[in-house]
Amino acid sequence: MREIQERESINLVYLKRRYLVKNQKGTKTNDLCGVRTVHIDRIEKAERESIPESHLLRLASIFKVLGDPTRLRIVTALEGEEMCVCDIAAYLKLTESAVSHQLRRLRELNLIKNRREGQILFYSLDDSHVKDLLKTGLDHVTESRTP
Amino acid sequence: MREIQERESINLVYLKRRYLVKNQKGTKTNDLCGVRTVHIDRIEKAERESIPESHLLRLASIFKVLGDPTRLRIVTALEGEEMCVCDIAAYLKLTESAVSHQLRRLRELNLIKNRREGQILFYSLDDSHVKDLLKTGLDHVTESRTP
DNA sequence: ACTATATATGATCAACTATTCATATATTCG
DNA sequence: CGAATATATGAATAGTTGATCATATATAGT
Repeated sequence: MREIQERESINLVYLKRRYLVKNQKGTKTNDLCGVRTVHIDRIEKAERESIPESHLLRLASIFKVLGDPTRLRIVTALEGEEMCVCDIAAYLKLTESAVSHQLRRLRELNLIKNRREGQILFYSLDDSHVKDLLKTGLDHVTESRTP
Repeated sequence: MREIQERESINLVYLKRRYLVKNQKGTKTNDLCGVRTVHIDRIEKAERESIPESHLLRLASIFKVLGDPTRLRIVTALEGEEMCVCDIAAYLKLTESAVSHQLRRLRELNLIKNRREGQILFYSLDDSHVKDLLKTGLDHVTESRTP
C-alpha cells in the first residue's frame, strides 16, 4: 500500500488532465464512454433483444415492491391464507396504519385483492404469477448456498 | 362530501378520545392491535408456515436489487451475452461509474460474475435461478393485462 | 519506470421510502 | 341517528438510495 504512494500521485496527474479534458467538452454523450473501446456488436444485440420499456418498468416495480421485507412477509403470509389488516399487523408487530400503507402499494400493482365481510377486509393474493415468483425465489434461497 | 361534515366532526370526538387513551398506556404492544378482533388461528398459521428470517431477508434483497430499472436492464442485457462495463454504460447511456456501482450490488448478491481479459472485465449472469426469476417475471408482464 | 486504458470506490446530494401520528372514511349495531 | 370498530390516508420525518464527481487501482504497452 505504502510503497505505491508515489506511483499513485504520478498517475494522478494524467487522471486529472483526462477528466479535465472530458469536462471541457461539455457534451454529455461524449463524456459517457469517451475514449473507451466498446463492443458495438454486443451493444446492438442488447438493444435488439431488449424488452419493451413499459414491460421492463412494470417488472422492475413488481420486483421492487416484493423487495421490501415487510411487504414480502405480507405476501408470503397471504400465500397461506387470507388475512385482515389487523391480523397482519399483529403478525408483523406493526401498526395497522403501516400495514395499510404497504397493502396499498401491493394493491396498486394488482398483486393482492380484498374481500369485504362486514367491517373487515380480507386480503389475499390476486396474481398467480406472484406465487410463481415467490416459489422460484424461495427455491433459490432455500438451496444451500455456501460458495 | 360536504353534507357529511357534521357527522365527521361528531365521530372525531370519539376518535380523539380513543387515540388519547391508547397513548396514555404507553405500552407499544397494546397500541399495535389494541381493541381489534384478530383471528388468532390465522396469525398462528402464518407464524408456523413462515419461512426463516434469513431466507426471507435474502429473498427480499434479491427482489430489491432486481427492482431497479437500471439494474434490471443490466441483468436482462447480460442474459443475452456477456458485456464489459463500458458496453453496458454505452447501452444504458450512463456513466461507467454508475454502472460499476450497480454491478457491485449485483455482484454482492452473487447474481453476476466477471471474467478478466486483459484490461477488460466481462460480466455475465452467475445464477441460473435469476434467469428463472426473469423468465417468470417476463412471462407475467408480457401477458396482456388490461383489467 | 511512465503512460494509457478499464474499472472501482468514497463522498456528496437530491430524490425516494417506510413508519408514525393524527385524522378521515366506511360499515355495523343499538 | 350516533357510537363503535376496521381500515385508509395525508403530513412529517428519519433513513435509504441512485447518480455524479473526483480519485484510486489494475493491467497493458512502451
